[in-house]
Amino acid sequence: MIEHTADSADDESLAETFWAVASRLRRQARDSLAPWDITPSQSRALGVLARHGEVRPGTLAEHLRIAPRSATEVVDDLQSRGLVERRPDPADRRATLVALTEEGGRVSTAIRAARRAEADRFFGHLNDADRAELARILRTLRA
Amino acid sequence: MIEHTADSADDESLAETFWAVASRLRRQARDSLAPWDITPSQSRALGVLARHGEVRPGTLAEHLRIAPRSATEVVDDLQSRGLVERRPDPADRRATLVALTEEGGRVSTAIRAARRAEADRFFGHLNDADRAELARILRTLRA
DNA sequence: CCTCATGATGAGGTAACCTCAGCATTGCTC
DNA sequence: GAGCAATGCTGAGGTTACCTCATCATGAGG
Repeated sequence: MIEHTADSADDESLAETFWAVASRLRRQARDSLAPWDITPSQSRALGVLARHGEVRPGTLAEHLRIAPRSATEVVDDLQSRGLVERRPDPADRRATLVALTEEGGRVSTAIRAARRAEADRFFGHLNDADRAELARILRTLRA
Repeated sequence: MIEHTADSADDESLAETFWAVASRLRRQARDSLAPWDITPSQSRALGVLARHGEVRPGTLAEHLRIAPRSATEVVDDLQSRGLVERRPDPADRRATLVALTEEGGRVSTAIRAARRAEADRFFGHLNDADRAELARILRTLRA
């Protein structure tokens, strides 16, 4: 038998506000990816490859938090676009290594820059102090 | 040829932190819905019905920001669970009105309470000042 | 070597969306 | 008040991004 306090109501609308912002940010991210006709998931995969170099599909799956089988599909898509290539893992003949092609590297870099510009535009409406506050508070919530 | 400033890098990680928080919040929301075996979309539909009373599928679609045809499906699912019912719109014989059943009302209320508790738990880690700051900054970003 | 574990992938499934076509009804225009 | 475009819903079927399970090759330990 808990009475709902005003605080609770505030929290609820806080969550709503949060999701409204998230939705705006997601839309902007999608738009900024549009020029390359790349899905968010593919873009994240490119990011992992850019940061880690060649990895096995299974490892990629872990980073993307999807099932290994699903990573195969993401790699298929990227490969058919010529952005990644598969090569045999010299250390284990069961395994495959996925690596960015030259084109994939270029696209990945371009997307990274677009992302940054997008974030600049989005969070740029805040002054430095607010941006720092937001970062601090969000880091608290992430834990 | 633009040099990336430290500010830009901060913005990028700000977006990342934001998404990390979003993902935690989403997971928590999903878990808090689990006892009712209700999808997020269905839960939002119940919310609309609780707030607006009986509405047409098309109106429901607008509130949920999905295609009218997709609202039909959400209503189908909720109806098969006995949470909503369809009745003819007395004002227009083409139209249908969707309304919560008694059971649907109970579930909707329970979900609302669970949501609130979830938000309490989630944002409760912040002190009052930080919560107010976060709300203020997010409202800025929502515009 | 024999067995069990591991890596990738084929086959097939699901959830939540979508578009397009079709049907009944409405309401505007003349 | 007849014609006809617009509106409201839904059947049929497609898409996307995931999933599980089965299969096959290879690896590693007893």
